[in-house]
Amino acid sequence: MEQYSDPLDGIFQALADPTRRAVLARLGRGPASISDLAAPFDMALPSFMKHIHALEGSGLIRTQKQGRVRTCAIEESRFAAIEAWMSTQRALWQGRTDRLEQFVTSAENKEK
Amino acid sequence: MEQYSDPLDGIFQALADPTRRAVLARLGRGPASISDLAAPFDMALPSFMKHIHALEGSGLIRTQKQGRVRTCAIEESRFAAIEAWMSTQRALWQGRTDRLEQFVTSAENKEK
DNA sequence: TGAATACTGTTCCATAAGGCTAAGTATCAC
DNA sequence: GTGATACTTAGCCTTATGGAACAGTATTCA
Repeated sequence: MEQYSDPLDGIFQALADPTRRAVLARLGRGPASISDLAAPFDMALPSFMKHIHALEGSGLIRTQKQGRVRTCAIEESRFAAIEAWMSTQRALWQGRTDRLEQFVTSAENKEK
Repeated sequence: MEQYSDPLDGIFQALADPTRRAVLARLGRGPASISDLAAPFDMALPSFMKHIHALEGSGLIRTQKQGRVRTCAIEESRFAAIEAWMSTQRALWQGRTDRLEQFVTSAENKEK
């Protein structure tokens, strides 16, 4: 269903919905079944399932069915992609600050 | 235009688009005008402006117009909201790991 | 076996997102 | 003051998203 050229598209898209972030928060405390996860939400099950699919499609959770129960668990490793993007971004600011600092420093040297 | 109950909705929504992430990467190296930012993209200006508005609406960038030129700059502080969410999420896993560890430890103690 | 449980599949609907073109406004350079 | 530049506004189109209802399948329990 989902087809993202960059995995980050799907990851951030999945995180953009409060229902899905709430599910992740719940799963952070340990695995749970679909029904358990759905219980707090005033939403029909098929609608809720779409959120589960969005989360699974982005790789933020993985699910597994045993009997009639599907159990969901968080995929912690997927969050590394977010961290990676964040540090790339920070590196840019940092590099910019460094260059600025370098400029200021070399300017000060010329002053002498 | 945007109306999100939780700021994270808008932030993650903004990050979910590759064009917008590219703009942020560009702005990480320093402020730029709309035209400069738009240049690399094969897209009509009004379309590109929507991305700028999405970024500004989420608070990830701020813009300012002088004369006929609007200059955009990254709002680094906004990224703290993402960091905060990430650490909350990590804290959940961590707490769970701790509890698990505690359980294992106390189980080992009973073994003795 | 029959009923209840736990999803799953399908279809529909309203709104939002992301693209376009065309026309408008405000500066700036001459 | 005229023309070019740099957005802006408005409206249109197509697809995606987030919700619903309803019917179906597969397990489990009694």
